[in-house]
Amino acid sequence: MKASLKDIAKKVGVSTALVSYVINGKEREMRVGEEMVARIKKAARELNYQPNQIAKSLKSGKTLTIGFIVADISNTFFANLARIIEDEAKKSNYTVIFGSSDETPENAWNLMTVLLNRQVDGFIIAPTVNSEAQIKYLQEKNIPFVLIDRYLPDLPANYVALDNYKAAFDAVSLLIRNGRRRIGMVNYDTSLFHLQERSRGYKQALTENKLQVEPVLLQEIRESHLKEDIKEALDSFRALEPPVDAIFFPSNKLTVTGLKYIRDLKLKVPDDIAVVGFDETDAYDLFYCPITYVRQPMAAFGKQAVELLLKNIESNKNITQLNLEATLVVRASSGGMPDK
Amino acid sequence: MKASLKDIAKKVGVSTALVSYVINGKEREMRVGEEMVARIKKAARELNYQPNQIAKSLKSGKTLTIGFIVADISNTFFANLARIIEDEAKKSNYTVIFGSSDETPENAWNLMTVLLNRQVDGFIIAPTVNSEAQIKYLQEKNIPFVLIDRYLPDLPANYVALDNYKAAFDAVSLLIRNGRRRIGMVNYDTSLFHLQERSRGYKQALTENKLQVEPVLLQEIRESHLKEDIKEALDSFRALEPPVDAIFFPSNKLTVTGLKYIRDLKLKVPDDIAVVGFDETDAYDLFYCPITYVRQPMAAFGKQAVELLLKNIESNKNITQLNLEATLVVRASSGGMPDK
DNA sequence: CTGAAAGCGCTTACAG
DNA sequence: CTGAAAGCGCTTACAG
Repeated sequence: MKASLKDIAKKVGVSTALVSYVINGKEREMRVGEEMVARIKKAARELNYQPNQIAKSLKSGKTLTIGFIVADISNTFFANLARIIEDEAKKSNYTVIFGSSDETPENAWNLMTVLLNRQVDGFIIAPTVNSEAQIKYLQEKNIPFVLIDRYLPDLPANYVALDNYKAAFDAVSLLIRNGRRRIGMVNYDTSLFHLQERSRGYKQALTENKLQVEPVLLQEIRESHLKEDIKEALDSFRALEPPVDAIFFPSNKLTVTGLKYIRDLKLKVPDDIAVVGFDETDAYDLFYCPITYVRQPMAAFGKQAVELLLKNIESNKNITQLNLEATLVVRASSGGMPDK
Repeated sequence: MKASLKDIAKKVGVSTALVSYVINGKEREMRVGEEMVARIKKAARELNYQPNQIAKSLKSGKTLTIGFIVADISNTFFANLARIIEDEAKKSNYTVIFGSSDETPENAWNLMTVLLNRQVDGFIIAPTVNSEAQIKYLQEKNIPFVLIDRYLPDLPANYVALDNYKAAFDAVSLLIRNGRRRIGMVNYDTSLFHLQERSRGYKQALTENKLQVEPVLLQEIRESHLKEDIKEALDSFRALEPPVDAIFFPSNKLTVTGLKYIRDLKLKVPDDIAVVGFDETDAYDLFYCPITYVRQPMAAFGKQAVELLLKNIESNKNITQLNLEATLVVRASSGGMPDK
C-alpha cells in the first residue's frame, strides 16, 4: 500500500541507500549523478512516497516528540499552554503527546512510563504533589525535561515558572493601596510549592503594611470539595468582626468558583468586597464588575519551555530556572478609582 | 543505557525470541519451562526492562496512537473533548497526538501528513472548511478516521456530531414561547455545515411559528473580525423598528463576545433582550443574569468517537453517523418565568 | 558515483 | 521446549 524506499529503489533499479541519500537531500554530499537524482525524485513523486517516521526513529533514536504532562488538559490554563507549546514545537518539527495526571503522582508515573516507552525525546511537565521520585528518575536516566508552572524548590532542575511570590505580593499590595484592611485569601490546602509561594506573597504584603496576618484570613481548602469549601471559607470571612473587605484568589478555578458564590450572595463587588483573581478567562470579563487579575505570561512560558527543552535534548546542558514576571491587570473589582 | 531484549537474553544466556515470549505473556502458549520463565522475569526486573514501543510499532504496523486534529486546542470546546478522548483512548492503551489547524485546510493537510508519517492508527478530526480533498484522501488510502463535531453532508464517512438543526430549533422555540417576536441570530459567515444547520433550525422555528424570516435578523459575520462584526450586528439589531428582543448565538465564542458587548451597552438581559447561547463555559454562570444555553453532550462525543475509531481500526467496517441530541439548559437569560 | 551489508529493537513463523 | 533467521523501513559507514 504505502510506498517505501525499497519500492522506489526497485522502480528505478538502484539500491535503497542511494534513494535514501537523495530523499534526504544528501545528493551533493554523496555526489549522486544529476540524472540519477532526477529519476529518483520522479519515482518518489509518482509513488507519493512518505517516509516512515517510526523506522527513522528506530534508527536514529530520536522521535521528534515531546511529552506534555499536565494536571488536566481541559483546564484553560493548560489548554492555552498546550496550544503555545504545539506551535513552538512545530517550528522544530516536533510533535506533542499530552497526558493528564489529575494531580496524582501515580497517574503521572504511569503517563511518564507510557511516553518513555514511546521514546519521547523529552518532557514538559507540570509536576503534581509528591513527584520528587519521578523527577529524580528522569534525572538519573538523563532524560531531558523542563518543569512548567510548578517546580520543586530543592531539586536542581530546569523550570519555567512565575515569580509567584511577587505576583501575590503585588496583587495584595494593590488591595491595600485601595484602602482595604481586612484582606482574605482562599488557597488550596496543598504542598504545591507555587501555591505556597502565593500565600507567602500575600502574608508579606500584609506584614510590610503593618497589617495583622491572622490565620482566619488565609483559608486553605480542599480541591476535591472546591465548591463546598469555598462557601464555607467565604461565610467565615463574612462572619468576622469586622468582616473581610477584599479577597485574593490565587488560581482561575478558585476565582471563578468564589465569584459564583459571591454572586449568589448578592454581595456588591467592589463596594462590599473587592476581588483580585488569577489567570485569564472570559468569565472575568462577563462578571458584572470586571475582575482585576494576575495575568501569567503564557506565551513566554510555552516558548521558553520548548526552547529550553530542545536545547537540553541536543546536548544535556546546565540547568536553567526561570521565574517570569506576572502582570497585574487592574480593573474595577479591586476597588480604588481606576480612572477611565 | 536502556535495557533491550537482547540484554536480557545475553544475561540469561538464551535467545531473544524466548525473552520476547515470556515478556509478552506467551510462556504457556510456547510451553516455556517454568524455571526459565522465572529467570527471564527476574533478569527483566533487574535490568528494569521497558519495551521500546517504536520497535514494536515498526514490526506490527500499529502505533496505538490516535491523531486528533481540531481547529484550536485552546478553545474550551476542543480542550474538553481532548480530555475525554484521552481518557477513553487510554482504556485501550492508546495515546493521542493533537494538532490545531486554525480552521485552514492547508494546516489541516500538513498536520495530517505529519501524523501519517508518524503512523498514527487513525484520526479523530473536526474538519475545517474545504477539507473534502483531505477526507477523500483518507478514504482512498483506507485510513480509519471519524469526524467529530462537524461533518460533510455529502460524504459518506463516520461522524459523531450534534443534531444541530434540532438544537437550534429548540433554542429559538423557547424564545418564542417566552413571548419574543423579534429574534436575531448572529452566526459565522461560513460554509461549515454544522453552523448552517443551526441557522436552518433558527429559520424553521420562526417559520413554524408564523414569524417572518427577515434577512436582517440573521447576521453572518467574519470569524477573523469577531469583535467588530458582532458589534455591528448588534447595533443593526437595535436600529430595527421594532428592535430585536432576543438573540441566539450558535457558538461559545459568539456568545461570550456578544455578551461582552451587551454588557458594555448596559442592556438588561432578559428584559431588554433575551439571550440563548451555545456550549458550556464558566462565563455563562458569572454573567449577572445566568445564561440559557445549548449544552452539547461532550462526554458522549468523545466516547463514541473513540469507540467508533477503534472499531474501524481493527476492521474497517461499515459507516456510522451519529447525530446526538443537545440539552437546552434553561436559566434566566431566555426570559419567561423559569419557575424556581 | 553506487551497492552490499549491518543494525536500530522487536516479533514470529520455521526447524529441530 | 528453545534457537537461528528473516523482516518491519530506514540510515550509514565501508568498499569498490
